[in-house]
Amino acid sequence: MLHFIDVILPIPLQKAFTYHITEAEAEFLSVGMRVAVPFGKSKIYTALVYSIHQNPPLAYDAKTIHQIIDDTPVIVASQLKHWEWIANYYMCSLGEVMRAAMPNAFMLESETMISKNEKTEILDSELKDEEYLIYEALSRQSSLKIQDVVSILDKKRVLPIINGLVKKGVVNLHEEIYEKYTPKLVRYVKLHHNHKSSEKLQELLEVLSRAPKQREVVLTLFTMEAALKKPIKVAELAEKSGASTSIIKALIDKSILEEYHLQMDRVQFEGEGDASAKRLSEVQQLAYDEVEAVFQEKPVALLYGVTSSGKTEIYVQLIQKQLDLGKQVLYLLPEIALTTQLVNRLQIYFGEKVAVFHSRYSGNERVEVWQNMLANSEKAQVVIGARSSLLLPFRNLGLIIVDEEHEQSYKQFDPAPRYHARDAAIVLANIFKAKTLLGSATPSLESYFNARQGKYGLVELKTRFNNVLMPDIELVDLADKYKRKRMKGHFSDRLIEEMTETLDEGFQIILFQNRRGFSPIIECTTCGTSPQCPNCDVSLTYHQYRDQLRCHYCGYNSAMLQTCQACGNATLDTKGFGTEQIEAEVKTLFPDKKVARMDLDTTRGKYGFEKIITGFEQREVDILVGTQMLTKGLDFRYVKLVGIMNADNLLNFPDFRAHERSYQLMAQVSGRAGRTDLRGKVLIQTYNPHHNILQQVSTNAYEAMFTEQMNERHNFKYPPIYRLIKITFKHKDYNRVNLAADWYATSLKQLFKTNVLGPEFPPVSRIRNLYHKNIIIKIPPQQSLARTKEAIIKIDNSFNAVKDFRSVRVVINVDNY
DNA sequence: AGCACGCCGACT
DNA sequence: GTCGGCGTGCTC
Ligand SMILES: [Zn+2]
Ligand SMILES: [Zn+2]
Repeated sequence: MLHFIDVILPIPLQKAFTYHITEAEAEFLSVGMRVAVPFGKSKIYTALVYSIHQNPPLAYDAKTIHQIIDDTPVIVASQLKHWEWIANYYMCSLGEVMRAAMPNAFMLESETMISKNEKTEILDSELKDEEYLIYEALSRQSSLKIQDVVSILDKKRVLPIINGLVKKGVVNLHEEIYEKYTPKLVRYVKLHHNHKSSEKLQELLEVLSRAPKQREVVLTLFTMEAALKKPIKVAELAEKSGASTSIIKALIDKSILEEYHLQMDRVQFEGEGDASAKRLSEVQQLAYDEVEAVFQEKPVALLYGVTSSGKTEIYVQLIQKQLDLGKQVLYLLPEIALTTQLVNRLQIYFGEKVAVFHSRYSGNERVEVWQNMLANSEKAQVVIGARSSLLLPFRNLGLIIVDEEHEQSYKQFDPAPRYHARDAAIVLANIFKAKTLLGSATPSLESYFNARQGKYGLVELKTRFNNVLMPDIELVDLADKYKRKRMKGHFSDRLIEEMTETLDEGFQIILFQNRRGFSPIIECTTCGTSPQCPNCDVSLTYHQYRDQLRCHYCGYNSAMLQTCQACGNATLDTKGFGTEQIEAEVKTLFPDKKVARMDLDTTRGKYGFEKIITGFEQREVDILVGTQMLTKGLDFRYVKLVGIMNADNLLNFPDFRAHERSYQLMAQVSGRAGRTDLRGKVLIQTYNPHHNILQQVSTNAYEAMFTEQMNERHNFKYPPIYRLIKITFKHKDYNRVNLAADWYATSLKQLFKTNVLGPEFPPVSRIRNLYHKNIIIKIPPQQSLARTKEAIIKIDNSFNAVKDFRSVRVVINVDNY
């Protein structure tokens, strides 16, 4: 009997790949283990066993696997089921989901290594110059990578030369697989066993009386050992005793101290966790009870709680309840909201049980979380994570909390899988028969709609915690202010008045400037041209901090130009105003106040964002100027004033969700203002003070906004009434994109008629030298989504059968909002 | 997606 | 001639 396995490879191909295995291997292997398999000409990839069977492939001979990597599976069945749902629903390959899910360190890849063939005797004269260079390099170094040869020879096509050497028997090639995950060893110290008894210790201290620093270290270690009764890290000792590591090293060298290593989890938290979580207020308790009641009947609850209503405390109680039941909880947050402050806060409650998972984590840290989860370790009972933590190996999930449920960053755009974490979370919870709690101060229309339809339970929390007052929101008519010359730069007199007052009272200010459309571009005042990106169809934006012009789409940058490239005049001027300009204006208006800016430029570093937030919380900054990132801060208790510099760009953004988003954004930003004894103030500058959304924001009329927007969605066939699938075509040849997109659209229209929109060029029609064109498919409520996708796949297959179209990249994005 | 292979323009 | 760019096709 022949044995085979089908494996998942981390590539965007729908096909299953079948490999031959021996009977013994078949016995040993189980689904979810990793195997190293040869793939393509020579490469070895890590694959995941998907199924084990005895059906030989008919059209080809299956290769044999290279080796088995695990002795137990690294994924679990429920997880695979969830991955399959994602691959199926979002129309991508299982391999792509796997690639997004697995830590890189799990996915070993081979590298071709060149080594000397010791068996053959080589005469230098037999070798050509380049061959000799390689040969000579190998006498200094036991093996070379292909890339090494490229740099040694300083040319790109090295394969023919290497192959020549292999033929001559000078070198051998082999594939090297390396384990990327190396357990980290931590240095510990203890008193050398010679000095363990107290008499010996006394002696030792006498001896060291003339080396006070060293004596201090020994004493500190002694007290630490006595007090903590656990291994002492070198780092801890150094810190406690105030001694440098060189002093400790000296002691180790003298055999007074003994050093040893223990393998440690990189990810670990101190502290026990405080079982007695804070008591809920009456209102919170009520909401908590309601959530529990909803969960009796429905799998999903939407907790609609205004900003600062204390949702987190309710979450904590819900998490505690699951832990008491012995179940895991996943707490999902937008990446940017996953700050150390929040993690610390949860650790206070749940201590070691908290595991954190996000993209800023290194590969090794991810592996540790993964392995803890596989083992269903105590350390992974509460998982706090961003989008990708949904793909982890949960064992016994009881509850998923999706905080800030309305956040668009829950939707992944590039690369595939283009999944929406909120929706995928609900599916994951269902697999475990667990519950999902969606939380937001400004629910997305689709979630609120689902709640209204009775699909989700709705729990409302309408008062702010400790009765913090809702801020007073004032709309400032920019047209009027300009007309009456009441503007200083981009600041209206009202804004300046309020700012002055707030600063005089010693409170803080947040100024919000939407990034979209406000990046400053350069324009020639003589001829009107503005420098364009050579690779994309956009104007370059000016970045003051490096005096550079940059492209937001491809990262192209050049030094700031002094003269216009078109007419040669030195009449280049910046147009539009970004956060940098606002910051500069604030500095002129309030020269003695401290201003900070938070945008993509200033939050670049690993903890850039947190640094700014912390600085602001500690009141080192009076005025913070920023983009939408600002909606994610935690507790800004000294903020009294929030200014929205220009609401119109938000509202006019060409997207069917622009109005909903504007409402959410402004409501969230406004939520930063005010505290217990102080009513916050929000000023919104706009040319359209009568715009419905602005009226709704200023009166907190979420319901009215919902009703009105839902009407629009009905009328214009948009989600949540209709569903959307966007198909994007990319190619560097303009005509080919047109032809391909037209062909595709024609095929689609035969089936879906007028529910196919486009093809149309997006606002930025060329990115990284590729032309883009979009088709939108609107799917009516009664039309089967699965059937629609099947039809698309069919069309896609025939599309790919056309030779001229094959080179056109097709990106299918399900629920592209 | 990678990655080979092969065709063709462009330099030493 | 040789080098490297890019288009095409395949991966069990
Ligand atoms: Zn000009
Ligand atoms: Zn660009």
